[in-house]
Amino acid sequence: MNDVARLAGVSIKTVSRVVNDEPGVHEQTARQVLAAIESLGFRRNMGARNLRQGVTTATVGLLLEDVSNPFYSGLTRGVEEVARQFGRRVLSASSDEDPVQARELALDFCARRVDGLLIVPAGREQGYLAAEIRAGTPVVFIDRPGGDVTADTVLMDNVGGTMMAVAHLAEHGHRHIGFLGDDPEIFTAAERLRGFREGCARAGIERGAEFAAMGPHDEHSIGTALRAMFDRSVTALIGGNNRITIGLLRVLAGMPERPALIGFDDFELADLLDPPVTVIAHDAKALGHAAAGRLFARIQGDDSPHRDLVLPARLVPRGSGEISP
Amino acid sequence: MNDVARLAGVSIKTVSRVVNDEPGVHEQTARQVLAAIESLGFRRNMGARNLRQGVTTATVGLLLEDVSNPFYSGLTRGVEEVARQFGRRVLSASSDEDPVQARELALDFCARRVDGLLIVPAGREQGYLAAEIRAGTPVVFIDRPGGDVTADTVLMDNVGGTMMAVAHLAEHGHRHIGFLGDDPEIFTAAERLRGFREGCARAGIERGAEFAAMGPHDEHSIGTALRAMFDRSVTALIGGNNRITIGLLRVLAGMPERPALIGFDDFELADLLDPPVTVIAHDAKALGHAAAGRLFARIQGDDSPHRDLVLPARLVPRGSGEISP
DNA sequence: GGCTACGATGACAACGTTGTCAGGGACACG
DNA sequence: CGTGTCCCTGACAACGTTGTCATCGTAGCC
Repeated sequence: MNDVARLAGVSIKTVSRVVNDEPGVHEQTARQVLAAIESLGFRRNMGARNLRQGVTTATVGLLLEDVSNPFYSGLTRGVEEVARQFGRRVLSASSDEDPVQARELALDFCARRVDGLLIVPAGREQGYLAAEIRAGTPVVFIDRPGGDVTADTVLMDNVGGTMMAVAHLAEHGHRHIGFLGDDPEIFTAAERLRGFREGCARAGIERGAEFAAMGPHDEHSIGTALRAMFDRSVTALIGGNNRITIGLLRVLAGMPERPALIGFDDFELADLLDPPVTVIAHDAKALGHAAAGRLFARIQGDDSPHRDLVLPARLVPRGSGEISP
Repeated sequence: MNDVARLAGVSIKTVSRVVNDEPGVHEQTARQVLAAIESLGFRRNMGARNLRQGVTTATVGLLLEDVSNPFYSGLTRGVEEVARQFGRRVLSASSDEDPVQARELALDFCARRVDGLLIVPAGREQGYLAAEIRAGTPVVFIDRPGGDVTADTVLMDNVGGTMMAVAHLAEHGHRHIGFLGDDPEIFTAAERLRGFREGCARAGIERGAEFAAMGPHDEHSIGTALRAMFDRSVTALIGGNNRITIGLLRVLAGMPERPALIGFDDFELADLLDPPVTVIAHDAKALGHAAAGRLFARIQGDDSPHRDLVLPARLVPRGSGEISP
């Protein structure tokens, strides 16, 4: 800015005025300044500006499990869209479900003075965020609650969705149902398991006829779980998330059994498989929209009590869930 | 920092020393400072630090077309991994293939003083970047060259990949092949079209027996194109990218014809469809790794001449491409 | 002519941090 | 006791901006 001022023969403050479109600059002067800016390729240093103005970095932090998972990349897209409307950029990072990394990344975001934080919590304890929240950084938890920290939360109806899946299978005559879920340390996995049990209870399925194999899962563990389930005459399966459902499909392709199947999380091409895969769907992008909406409301000063939003899940029957035993 | 200093009864500089693990602070003093930091929840302001030190924001900008496209989210993941190794965060944004937005976002990244820029160019002209590059911001173009701006570029072998696809189909007896590509304004689409034509020429397919329908495409335009192609006895198709291939599959599901099919870009579940989809595969994450690797080399001072890297594509035969006419 | 009003511009401080350098106390040595 | 050395600490400036306030010149008015 100094250089620009010197070249244009004005003071640095006048350059600042031009850059900020402030009124009260002679048109001729402004032209000179603009010419100098152009020829020097000057670009205002946002860091310094933020420092001086003291408020916003026009950035929000998004911490999730893995960007390359379609569920999270859809979510990211949703967040990005809202952020752009509010003139913010999105700083994103993947925690890989590791609480230590998550903590480190979140604190790094805070040190960069993001305007707000969107977090898919990894692990049960988010205590380190309490100080940040007290300090005024708005936080919204996505997909899972913050555990020991209270803040706005946007969830999906994990329990209801899984219950729907069980009810649907029961309606089609299944009395022996298997559930393959993720590590129950993960909130959504635990909730879906709860929904599974509750659903079985409501459908009058005996305690001995519901089978749950919780993860983490790879194709090998899925294969093992499946064989055990088939041995106990399971005729229908529920995949606890998109990764597991796809793993299931891959393993099933190499086995003779053709059980009914419902997956939690919709995924691309589910409708083109044979049979098309019935899923419990929810909208990742909408989740991003909702969470970012909440965050920007907070950023703009909304200080109403914390709100928990639960987005509905819906059953999309496509064929695989309508197979009778 | 002031508050911490006051509470600990030391000067602000000593706090700075403690925060930066500088040597020469009495252990007792350091403990007091740490206690004060803890009790006040102090977190160093990175913006101010960067301003003072004048160098790095520990951030790189990643500008792509759409994060929610699996190709780009895989790429993002690759970039993120390398960035983390180098202690950087990733600021990402989607341009939606709109040159105006791309320009705006890229300049915004520059104003934030990112350490480097990874760009999937939208549109043919990247001239606005020239000034930034001169000013010392390293730029790496991904997936498409920068057009009027020269900088490191990491591409995939679009021409070679498409030629491979054509050759593969020709080997299986096809003499009438259709290519559904994206808008030829997009570099990759134009290159793949070129590969298609070149491949046909080499396979001895007559000029009148190759059909190209360039996009942008939706299911409707794909349907129209397909009917026209079938009318001219096309027996094999190439999908120009993951979106188009999936659109093709969806449209074909509602038609009686079962042509051979090869898709450019691998996609999840391609192996589980019926028939499994043969694709030209390349590794989006590897693309991200390579590009980020280049960028960090530049950031760390590598000033060798610009390099163009072309990552290989490979044909993954799965069934759909091995159907004979 | 002397006054105010106003438009254009600049000097200076401040944002939160760190690099430089100087100060002060303790200790050893001559 | 004076001097030099080492360790610890603090005062101050600077990074690139912008907000506040002062200054200057000119025009308009009585």
